[in-house]
Amino acid sequence: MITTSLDRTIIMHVDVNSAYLSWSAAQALENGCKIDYRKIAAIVGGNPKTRQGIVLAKSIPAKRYGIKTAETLYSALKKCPQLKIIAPDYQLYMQCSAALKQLLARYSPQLQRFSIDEYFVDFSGIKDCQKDPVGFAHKLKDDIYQQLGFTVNIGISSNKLLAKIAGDFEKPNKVHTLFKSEIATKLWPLPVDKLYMVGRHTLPKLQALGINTVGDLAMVDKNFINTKLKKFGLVLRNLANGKVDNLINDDPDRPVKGIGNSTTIAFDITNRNEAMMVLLSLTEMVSMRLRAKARLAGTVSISIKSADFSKVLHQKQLNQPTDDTSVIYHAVRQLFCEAWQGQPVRLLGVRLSNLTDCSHYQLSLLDYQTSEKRRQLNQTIDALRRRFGQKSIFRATFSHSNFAPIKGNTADIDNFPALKSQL
DNA sequence: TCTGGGGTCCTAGGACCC
DNA sequence: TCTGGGGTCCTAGGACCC
Repeated sequence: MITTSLDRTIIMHVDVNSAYLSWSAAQALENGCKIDYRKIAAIVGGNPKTRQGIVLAKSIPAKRYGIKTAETLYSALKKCPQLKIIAPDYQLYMQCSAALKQLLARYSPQLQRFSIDEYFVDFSGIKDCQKDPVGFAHKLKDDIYQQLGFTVNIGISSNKLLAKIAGDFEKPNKVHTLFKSEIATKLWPLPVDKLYMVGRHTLPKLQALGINTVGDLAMVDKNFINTKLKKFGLVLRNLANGKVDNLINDDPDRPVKGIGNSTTIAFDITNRNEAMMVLLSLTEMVSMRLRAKARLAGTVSISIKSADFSKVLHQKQLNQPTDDTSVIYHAVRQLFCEAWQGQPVRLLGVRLSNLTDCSHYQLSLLDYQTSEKRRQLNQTIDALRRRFGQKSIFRATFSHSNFAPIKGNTADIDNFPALKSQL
């Protein structure tokens, strides 16, 4: 992000309020639904029958019942029996995210996607914004609502971290600032777990050290926190003082480090063949995503979550980076056989990392012909699936099974065009 | 806990090299 | 070998984010 020395740096963090719920609600209105799900006790959540039953997003009325993100639907329903439950629609969310990006890009080209529902935008070069950042943010916020039908919070500061914390203050549909000069009054009085990176494991550790507010953390002796929490302690202390760490990367175009998919299975898998079916369907998805990004994977890992929730990871380096489904699946099979002790399996995952660019593909002379044929086969399959849908072509082994031939979602909004119509 | 799924980064220990 | 130390790579696990 570039600014001239005359301007002050102005970063805004734009965060969609209860994103999944807002987006599903706006879509429902568009489709003629008479109820705005944002105005009743409603959540977006998975299906308990397939053991994916947790709260992904909640409306403000649902929040008043004490319903929290990531809690089970069972527990949410106990708090509010009339709760409206909406199934997630990831494709819609990708499209909404892309639509927001398009709108923001009209205001400033300097933007960075931080998650599906959050963007950082650098407005330092924009004169109107220099004069009155808060007024500018209000206009932007209202424009998003007018154009796209959902509300956002906007946090304003001179760096991303502070802008993000500001955006989190009071919701929904609000603009907040947190400039350096406001740290002592606005940030330090907050409970320490309001700070970015202080999660449920770190909170009790900090409390045990007598650190309860962000201010306590900001003032704590450097050496003391270093002894107790090592490097992470120093990072947190910096955050509490509003100093940017490399937690929020400065390069918006940074390539992804890994591509992975995992799935919780509707029942516990106890047999190797069934595990292999799931692993193959995940491998299909991750390899397709890898090829879509024109990358090769050097490392393959699998994860197994057992019925008792214990987790095992196992990984291996490939002899040669690849994007071939069959080569990846071969490694996945081997990893599973080495790692699985026969315990009932709840979740399986496949992940590719150590990614390199496709352009310096080292061709092996020995199996050039077979690998070239496989490359063409993979490309043909990808093209068919793009054109006719993911299930248009699949391996025969799935044809009489109850397992989906391809499993997992893509996390890549670039694969989804922004919605053409208004939401 | 009747506990998802996509990511990132850090740490610690072991292998191996000089 | 009852063996030192520094560097790098690999692996497993754990924390955090949304």
